[in-house]
Amino acid sequence: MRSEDIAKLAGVSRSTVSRVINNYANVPEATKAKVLRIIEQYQYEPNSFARALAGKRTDTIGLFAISMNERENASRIYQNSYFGPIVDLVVDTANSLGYYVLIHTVYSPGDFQKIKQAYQQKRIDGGILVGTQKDSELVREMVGQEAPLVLIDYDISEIMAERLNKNHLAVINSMDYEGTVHAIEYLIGLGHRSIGIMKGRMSTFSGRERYVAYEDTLRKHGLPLQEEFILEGDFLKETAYQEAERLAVSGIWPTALFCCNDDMAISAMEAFTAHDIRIPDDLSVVGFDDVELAGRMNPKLTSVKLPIHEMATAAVEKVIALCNAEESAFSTLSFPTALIVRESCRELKEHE
Amino acid sequence: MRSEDIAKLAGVSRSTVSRVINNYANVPEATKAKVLRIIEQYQYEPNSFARALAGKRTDTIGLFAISMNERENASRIYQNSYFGPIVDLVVDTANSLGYYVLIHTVYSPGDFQKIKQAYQQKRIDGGILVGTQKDSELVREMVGQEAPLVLIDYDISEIMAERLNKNHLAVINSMDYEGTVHAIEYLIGLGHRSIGIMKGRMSTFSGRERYVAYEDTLRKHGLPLQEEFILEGDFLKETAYQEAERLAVSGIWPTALFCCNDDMAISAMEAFTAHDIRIPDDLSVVGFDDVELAGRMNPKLTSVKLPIHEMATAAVEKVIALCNAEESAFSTLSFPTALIVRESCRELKEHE
DNA sequence: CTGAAAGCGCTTACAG
DNA sequence: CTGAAAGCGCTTACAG
Repeated sequence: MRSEDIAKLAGVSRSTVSRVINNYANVPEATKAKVLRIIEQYQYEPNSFARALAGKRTDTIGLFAISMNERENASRIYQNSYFGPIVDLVVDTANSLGYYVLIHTVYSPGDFQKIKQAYQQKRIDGGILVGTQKDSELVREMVGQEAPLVLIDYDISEIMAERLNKNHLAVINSMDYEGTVHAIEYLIGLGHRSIGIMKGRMSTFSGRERYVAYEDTLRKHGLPLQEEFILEGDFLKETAYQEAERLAVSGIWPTALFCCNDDMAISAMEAFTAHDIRIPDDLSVVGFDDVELAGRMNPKLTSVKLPIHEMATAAVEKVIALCNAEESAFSTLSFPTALIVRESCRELKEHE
Repeated sequence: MRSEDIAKLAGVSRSTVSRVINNYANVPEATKAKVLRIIEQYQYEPNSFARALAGKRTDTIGLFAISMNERENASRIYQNSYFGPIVDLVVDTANSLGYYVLIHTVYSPGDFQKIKQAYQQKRIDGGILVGTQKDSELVREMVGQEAPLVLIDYDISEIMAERLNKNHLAVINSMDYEGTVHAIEYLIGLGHRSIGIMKGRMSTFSGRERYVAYEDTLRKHGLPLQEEFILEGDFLKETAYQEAERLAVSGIWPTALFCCNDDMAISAMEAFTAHDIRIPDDLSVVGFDDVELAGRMNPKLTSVKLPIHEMATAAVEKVIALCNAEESAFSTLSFPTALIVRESCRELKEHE
């Protein structure tokens, strides 16, 4: 069934059929109704490729999850508590707005090609980029393509430094700096003076923000930065486990440990527990993200909640707005975090 | 940059360019190399829509997650521990095989349209259907379309009953019956005689299988089916919580409860704990699926592991084989489950 | 208000 | 081995 067939059946031309499908103004109600009836009756659907080829939208957005460091694992984004929800949320939001979503994960530099191809082959109207390793070069290239693009978790200053037209670009962030300050000051308020950190991946905007906020806050409160309590977790479960174990074995540790994401916090707690370091009695732990597991484990993890729902929703709305040229200015949105206090931190007594 | 441009640059015709892109046999190496060099140099990518329109593959598969009962929630598949991993695994597998994946969730009968459209508009080469409510009518309709289709968790006998050509169809299941028998017999082996069940959604193949296996096994071992210990959890967390709470309040409960998925098992445990019923001291619990949380909670949940990784991978491989017409017979694959014993069940003493 | 025609960028018989 | 041409199914100026 092609538009030609519908045209014949309705006694009009293909042009008219196309006009009613695309809801043009200058079609009389009667003609419109007639055509619509036939379309309905035969359950006709215009071929999306032909439409796209003739210059129409594809009604699909791309979602690209970049996870360069986790190549080895068989199931990869799957292993990460951060991507799963983002993917699901983006799909749900886009679908409910009438868009399909085309997904591709990238684990190696070569996979980047797939992103470019999706744009060049015109498979999508616009795209969303999440994940680590969104290096400037890639972004510059994408921005150069003039296709709608939304970046989640990206350093705005890096973009501002580029001399490009970025009217089809938007950036969505969470207020990680503030969230981290909040968490550290909460620990300080509980009486902690010796606070360590399990760092995230520093190639990431959020990884850097969280670390800098940690340093700033300690400094602001006149607390020392202790090299030996700065662990390199890289946002990864396994790495965090090893780092925590190393600390446990060393025999000395801080009274509190701020972890730059929950995956690492949870792994660290497992490592500590395995070495008979009790949480929160012997060590207080705070995480970041507030994944589902945080509220279900034992002890329940105190964590900074990432506004992941808002971020994913906003990302979808932004690309769509950009695709429809409803918006044409570079925009940036940052959503607030919230400290969710649970059971993994304890108050230090005066003399401790 | 179009194939025409490449042709000019290479000093050949569009036909030849097309032939080298599609790797036709009858192009001399020299010509091929020349064309390839230009393509490489200009980073040319053929327009995917034009190709598809001219009869080529789209190189994308559809993934449709059906979740009709969970309409209300803001973030829906997201809430379900089953879909997330499937989505991620399918995307990962398909991507690594060079396919894009187009995702759409369906929450209402109207959303079904989207699935049909994706096929009719030729957006995908083939598709995978997961989730509940895969009613015969839908399947009949899809099978009628002659497009490659893989069904995950579906009753084969229902398909066999249809008088359709199903050479573009495949079904992927897990051996839930055996898995359930295994779990129930494990409980019986621990000395349990009073075993309840938290049922899944009965509109689902796996929901029915697990329930039937439960009944059969009790019967086989001469144990009574106690109406009051048969709970309707519907595979949903909230429903399961309420049902468990109802049981707790009633004052009498079985010595063991088999839950048809982990989401329900975990919620039930929370409800019991809230009512001072200790797991496993006062009540043993077994789940199904073996989601990540199962091994991380306290006490750790004993559960039947769903071969979700194998299922997702097989589903992708099947659709692709079907798309490439490498396979043309109706096929069905069923993967084994495994009982993962942890801490949520205890042995009953002789006199209990 | 509406139809005939050109065009979107490919692929693939058809000739040669 | 390779080019000219038709065709895939739409949309959209262009005329009228």
